[in-house]
Amino acid sequence: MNVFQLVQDRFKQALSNIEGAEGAPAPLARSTRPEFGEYQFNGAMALAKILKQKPRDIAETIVEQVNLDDMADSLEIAGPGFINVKLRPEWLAAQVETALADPRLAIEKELAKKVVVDLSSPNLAKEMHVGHLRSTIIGDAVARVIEFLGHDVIRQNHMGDWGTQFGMLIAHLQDKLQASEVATTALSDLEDFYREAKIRFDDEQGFADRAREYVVKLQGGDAECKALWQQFIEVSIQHSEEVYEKLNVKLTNDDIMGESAYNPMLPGVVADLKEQGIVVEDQGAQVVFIEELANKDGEPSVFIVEKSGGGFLYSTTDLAAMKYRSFELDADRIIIFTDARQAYHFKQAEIVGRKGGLLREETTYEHGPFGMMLGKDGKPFKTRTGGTVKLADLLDEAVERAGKLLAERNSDLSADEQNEIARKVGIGAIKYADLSKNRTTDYIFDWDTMLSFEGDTAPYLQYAFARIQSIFRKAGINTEDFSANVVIAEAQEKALAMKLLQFVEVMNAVSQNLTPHVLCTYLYELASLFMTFYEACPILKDGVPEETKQSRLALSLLVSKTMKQGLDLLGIETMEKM
RNA sequence: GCGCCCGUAGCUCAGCUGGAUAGAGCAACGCCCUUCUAAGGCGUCGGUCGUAGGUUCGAAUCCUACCGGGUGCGCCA
Repeated sequence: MNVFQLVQDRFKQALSNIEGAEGAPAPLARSTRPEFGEYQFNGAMALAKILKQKPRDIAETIVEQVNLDDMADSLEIAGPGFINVKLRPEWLAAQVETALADPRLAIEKELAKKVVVDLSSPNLAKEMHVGHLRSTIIGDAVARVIEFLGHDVIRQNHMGDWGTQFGMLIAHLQDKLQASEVATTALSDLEDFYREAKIRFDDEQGFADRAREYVVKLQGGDAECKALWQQFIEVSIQHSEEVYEKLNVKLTNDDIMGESAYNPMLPGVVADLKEQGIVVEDQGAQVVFIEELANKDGEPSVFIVEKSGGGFLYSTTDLAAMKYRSFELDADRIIIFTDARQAYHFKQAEIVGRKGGLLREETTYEHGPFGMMLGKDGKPFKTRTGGTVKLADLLDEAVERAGKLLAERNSDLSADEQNEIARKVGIGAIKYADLSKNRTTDYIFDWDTMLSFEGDTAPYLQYAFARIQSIFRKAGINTEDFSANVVIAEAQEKALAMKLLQFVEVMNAVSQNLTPHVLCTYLYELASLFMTFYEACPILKDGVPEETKQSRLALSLLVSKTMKQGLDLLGIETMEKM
């Protein structure tokens, strides 16, 4: 049940019955204040000009025509011609009952589309660092939401497992192995390993040449190089998987489709473009001139697809990935989460891909950009010594900090339980802090804010959830199959019910606009409304009539289920006690 | 130089396709625990929505210019 959609459809229907207003836009909005009801229709003012009537007169005509008798009280016209819709408490109560009885919370599945989500995509030459956090968790959350809405989501971890730096790395690895070290030991710290290799590359005579030679051999399919590369990749992937595990992100080996996988397709992609006649040779390289992105002087944008020496670039790989996803995976949507700096590149890629026939017309190509993670000082987030922060270390620190904060509070929970809670709170905090900000610009990473346990944070949401669970324990109800007659009498109950029914609207927004922060805001508002309700409307206290108690338990249960579902879609875990 | 993103309360951020007195959280201050987890609730304080024009019945939102910050612009990814 999508209330917004339902009300809007009724207004559309009404407009179609009004002479001259057929097909006019039906701007419905959520009301900003309770006295204006739950929704407001703002179409009358715009129609005034077209129909040459006073907006309030038009509003009256619309009110006469619109049929909302089953769900709303009489409509009010206010101000210049706003039409306020006040939903009837009994109708809301019935919707709450319906949602509570449905495992999907009365959210219908949409017509299934194939949606490719490109997320995380770490560079395997190094260990995952903070720069990979946003793509990983934003992508994971969006993928989960789209999946929940009924779509067929294909996750693609476009790992950077190919490129010139691997020559240097496998050369170094070969030496290590010959010194009878085991690969996993040698690669236990990828950052150190990379640094060592880089130093040799820069300083050691002959090493750089050997590294370059290895790149050529590797790309040429040399078995020995390939075997070394394979070992390196496997260990590095293992590191990534540990991070995904800690992060509670739904990414597995099956989702990996690294750059190397596209290697065999690259010549074909360039050939495709040549066939379409959009590639030209310029300064020895194969390039596409993009007139659509020309500057003021008419100079077209340049997109190189093959180097002058004959090698391919990341642009070529991205085009190959595009073709594979659109044609092989049959994607209706391709969604790519990378940092904002690559926005121009993907814009170029889409134009080239469409002209070059690498993207089916029906396939959308969407880039979900985001900014960098900055420290409290507004500069790129680094360790105290100025190094890159490893993601694994960051996550460990989050859990550790959460544990300390939890230990400061007296608790009757066992050590094991406390550790488990610290893990969920720490990881949840770090994810929520990031997910709750949409900015395509950079964002400030601040331990104190995200772990403060107060305000708009994961711990607050987890606390709200745990608090509701304790009510159910106390009431001794079975949350699996509880149902009750819902009666909405108080303002706090109505506000809460309305918020509950807007869950689907929020998920649609997340799916369409790739904005998980909308879901975060929603869950925070839901939790806040619950707390307000909880203070104002007693549930288990003495003197509460049985019907009221049952009704409020039902309301609380739907809040609990909605929060659990919402947090799960964000990849944030909940707990029964806190 | 050109392109893209951004500029909202002291700080961190919302504000959907233009709509009624611009919202949260933190910080500050004041209340509320013999009563369902006070990791909570209620309230107060706090904003020329970068600046100047324009479009509109109506602009934080759309258009133009400028100022300020970030980022990208041919063989790295």
